[in-house]
Amino acid sequence: MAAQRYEDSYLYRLRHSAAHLMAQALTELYPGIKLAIGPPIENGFYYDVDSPTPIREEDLPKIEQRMKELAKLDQRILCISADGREAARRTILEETTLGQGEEVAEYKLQLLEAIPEGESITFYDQQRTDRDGVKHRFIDLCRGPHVDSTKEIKHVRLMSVAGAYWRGDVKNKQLTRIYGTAFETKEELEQYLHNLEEAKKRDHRILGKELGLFMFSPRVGTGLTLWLPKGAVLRDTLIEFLRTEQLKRGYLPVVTPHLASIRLYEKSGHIMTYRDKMFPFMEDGERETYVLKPMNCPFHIEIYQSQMRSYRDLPIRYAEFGTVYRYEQSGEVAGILRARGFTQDDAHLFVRPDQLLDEFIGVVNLMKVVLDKLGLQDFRVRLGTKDPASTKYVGHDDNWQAATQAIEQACKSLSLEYEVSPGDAAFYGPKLDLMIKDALGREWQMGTVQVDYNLPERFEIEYIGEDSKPHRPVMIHRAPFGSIERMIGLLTEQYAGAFPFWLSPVQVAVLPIADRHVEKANELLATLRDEHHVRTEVDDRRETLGKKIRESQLHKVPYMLILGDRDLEQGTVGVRSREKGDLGAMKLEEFLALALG
RNA sequence: GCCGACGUAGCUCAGCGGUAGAGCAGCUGUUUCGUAAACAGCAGGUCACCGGUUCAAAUCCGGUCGUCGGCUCCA
Repeated sequence: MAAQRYEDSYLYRLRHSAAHLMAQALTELYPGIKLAIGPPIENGFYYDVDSPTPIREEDLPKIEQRMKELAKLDQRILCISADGREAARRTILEETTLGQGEEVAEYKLQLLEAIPEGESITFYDQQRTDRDGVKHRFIDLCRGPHVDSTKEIKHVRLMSVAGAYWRGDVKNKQLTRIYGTAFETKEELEQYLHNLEEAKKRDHRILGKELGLFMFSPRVGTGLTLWLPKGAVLRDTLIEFLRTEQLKRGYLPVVTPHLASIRLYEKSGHIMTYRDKMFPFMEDGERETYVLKPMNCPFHIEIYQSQMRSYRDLPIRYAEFGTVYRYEQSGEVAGILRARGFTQDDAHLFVRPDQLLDEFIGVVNLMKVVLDKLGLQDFRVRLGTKDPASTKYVGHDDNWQAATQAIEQACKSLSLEYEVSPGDAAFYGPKLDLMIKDALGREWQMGTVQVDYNLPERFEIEYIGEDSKPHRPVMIHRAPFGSIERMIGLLTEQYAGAFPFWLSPVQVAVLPIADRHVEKANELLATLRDEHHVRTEVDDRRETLGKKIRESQLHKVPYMLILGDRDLEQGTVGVRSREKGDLGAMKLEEFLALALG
């Protein structure tokens, strides 16, 4: 039996009704408030309003209180069909806005206009006169459905306020969005709030600090990461893994500078399309303007173009762990998940049109290997296609079609499930993205594969075909991680800092019990490090064993090797696993077999 | 960038008009210890920064910077 869709569930209706209830409370508390929209969302609901007086977070308990009072009145929620557009308009002016005038009905009237001709128009009506004889009434233009009575809404919590643009367009007025959540039972609400607290502990920014992975400094700048020793090891480990996989697949390493003349990006077209995302330009007297690179592609094209290419040379796959700089808006920066400087595990494949499908399949295969190795299972694949209504795209329609078909075919042959998302293509071509959620449930774009007919055109790159005539190659842009930073952020949250053995910055902590065991501990470290390439640390502080264990445990070190008199006598080590605790004394060889497999 | 919240010792936080406090970390000494925090003492802060109100500001108000939750945007 298929699970019920959230959209069809009672909880969804409950939250929708909670949004209406909040709107009712707001109209009573803030006369003149203009209502916009208030839908249920994944973890709750919101309502967008335009309030004459600012609504702040400290006002939320007061609003929540009013909601509870209104809920208890047992207002029946009824669906009313409007008898035509004009009648609907009158209902909005007279009922929804309580006759406060057309001005207050502004957004609702716009919503009414947006309802297609011929579609039924419905309102939801809730009203009741309380014990003091005060009449409460709220009627909202709404498709529904709702629960039957406001008294069903018992366990609500208003969470936060935020700004949100009317109809999601920056050019429009910014409204106040109030977020809330509602559950059927008190226990579920409490559980949800508790889970939120727990999720915060998995936040990569907190763990990054606790585990000594990375830091930021206001003196360095917003969104510019300082990698600490342990984080740098993690980075290097990830890079080394992918570098090896890429070498197996015929990728060629290249290295390009962080800066380039602005002329490179004029040629690529990025100055036109990407300028507001670039750091301020650098003027070199009157001779040259330099820019910090926001992407690696044009550099790789320059390398491709440095010599004549034959059809026999293709495909050419240039790979680079390239650090790019993008001037993200201050409010968008989010630890290492969204930084202003980040390193892409980038590569550009120059392929003949007849090679496109195979090469695309090769890339998706590599991505599967990467996901598998990293233990990431909870992801969504998104095929970003052209939005037919938009004009931001470049290139011929037949190229777009060919590219989109190649991606779809590749997915089919790999039996990869994906969702088509119109409008999520790059401006130069369709793309396949890997979407993964963070601890707080926000979805991030990770790995990506993109087909590009545009840059080859702009740079007029060619190869000589079998027919001795020049032909235009197709480019594939791809990054299996997306960026090292984002991937480490996500992995940190997925594993709650307890990385698998191969990724752990410190794999083994050697814990001598007393001073007289330190010498042996250092010998053990040398053996593990030099002969077995295990990242090892010795905790030689004069602290109790209990304390050393506690700290290694908090630092999520996979294995602790304890050395005391007994071990020195018997030639063993006391093994403790991060997950399983004390495993007892064993020979070093036994431990190595256990840890290294 | 916009809306809202928050910035107190290295870290986590208390104090919220009468002039700065705890735990952990650090330092010194004692303890040499077998599976998640030994004990004692010491030291550590122009309460993010700038300005205002007040007899008096960490506390109230304004601005700047930074961080966080959203919006828009994105790897």
